[in-house]
Amino acid sequence: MADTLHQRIRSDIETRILSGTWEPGYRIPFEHELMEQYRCSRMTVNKALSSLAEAGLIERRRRAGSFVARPLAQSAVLQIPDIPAEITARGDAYGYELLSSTRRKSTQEDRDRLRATGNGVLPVLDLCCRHLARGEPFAIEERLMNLAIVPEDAITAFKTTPPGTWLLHHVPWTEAENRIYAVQAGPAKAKLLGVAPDKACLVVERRTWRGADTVTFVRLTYPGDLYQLVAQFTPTR
Amino acid sequence: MADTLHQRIRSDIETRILSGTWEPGYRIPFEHELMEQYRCSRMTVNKALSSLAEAGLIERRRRAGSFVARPLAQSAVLQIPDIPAEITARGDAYGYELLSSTRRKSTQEDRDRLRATGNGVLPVLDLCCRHLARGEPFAIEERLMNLAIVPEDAITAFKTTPPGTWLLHHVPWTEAENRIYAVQAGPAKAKLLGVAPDKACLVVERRTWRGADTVTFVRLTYPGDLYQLVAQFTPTR
DNA sequence: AAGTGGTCTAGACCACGTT
DNA sequence: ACGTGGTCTAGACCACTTT
Repeated sequence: MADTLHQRIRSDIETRILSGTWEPGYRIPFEHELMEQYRCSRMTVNKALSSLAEAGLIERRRRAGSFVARPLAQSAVLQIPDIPAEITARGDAYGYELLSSTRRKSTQEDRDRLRATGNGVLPVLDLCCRHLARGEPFAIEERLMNLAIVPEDAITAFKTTPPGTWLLHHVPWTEAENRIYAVQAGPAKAKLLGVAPDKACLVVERRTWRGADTVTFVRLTYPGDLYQLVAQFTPTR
Repeated sequence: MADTLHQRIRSDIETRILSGTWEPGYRIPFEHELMEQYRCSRMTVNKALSSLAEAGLIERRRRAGSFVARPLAQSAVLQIPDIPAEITARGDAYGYELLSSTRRKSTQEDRDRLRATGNGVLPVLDLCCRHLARGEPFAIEERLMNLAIVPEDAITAFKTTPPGTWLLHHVPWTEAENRIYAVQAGPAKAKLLGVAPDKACLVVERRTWRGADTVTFVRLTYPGDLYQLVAQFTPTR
């Protein structure tokens, strides 16, 4: 999996974190323990751990040790928006309505949407909800979740907590893809959003992965004048 | 500027690259030269250079040395789209039309748009152009460029080369902000794009900086069904 | 063939936070 | 006070690439 020692140490630890074997908060072995385990010098262990810390997978505290990082809502927000946080941040009251929720074995269409690679029939949760700001419709959320990753007892939480928020705080992810385009609302969404059917809407479709597994697919539809997507970035990295 | 030695070495080099003192392709001093210069061990120099290489600012080649990386159009494309490249990549003929081009001293409104921090009256170029795919309108581009950064003799190039493409290949940038929303086309843009006035359009507004100076502001308007913005990303970083 | 960067060692001292 | 991680040293061997 890696041709140098510090890469192997790094990937060994990374695997255990991403698989969930070592959960957020877990104290990973001290540098001197890893030195013994891999029979190498401290610099080599240190290089592996520093790299994991730079990537945000672990947190290092002097005298205390190194710990698997908790998925930081704050940092994730930079790229995966947390709708309730955004609305309350600008001083508006936030509201949430679960419109429908269905648990089923995935159809082929579901697996296509999730870009699921394996050919197993995984259980999925298909739900639809509405976000409100100041009591007015703000966005429609259509979501498909992989129940092989999301624990089933989370489902009850979605009656009162938006699934996106729950996921951000509970499920670490390694990769995501946003697909953004504009459409006219159309009759169904127009009714749910309280706008004219020819209203221009911004649509954000997002897939999120943890390692090789898709965690969720979500389509968010916003009335065009209520929401702007802002991304600040730097070259390369 | 930094409290550890390897951070200071890194930031010294980074400064020279971003200021343009060391241009793309410049061979930076060998590790053993930096060892002498900073009177430190090779590990320390190596840590600084490895970090710069990871960040994509330099390229390291055995036996040859370390070089300031060229602004890779390919990597920039991931986040700042190059419209001609995208259109030809999907096999369509690309067309470009310059609709208007005005050189002037910046008004207050121009400086607001550019988010210009200094209070000097900088010269700007205000232009509008149209991108075509298969001979059909694909996007309208409205752009404001800072002529304190963009050399004036580039202006003639814009008669035949889209300004975005020219900028990507000639002006390195350090930061950018995308602002994305949806609007109905409206009468003027509808005519230029050849769509109905109530057509949903995707708008991408982008500001680009080099250090403290804004390089350009651009607003791109796409018919909603012709274009999707796709962004792949990972957490933290 | 020579010289570069990549990796690794076996030590060291220090800052800092937990105890 | 103690033990952790942060940093640094002065070596070493190797792979690779250019000459």
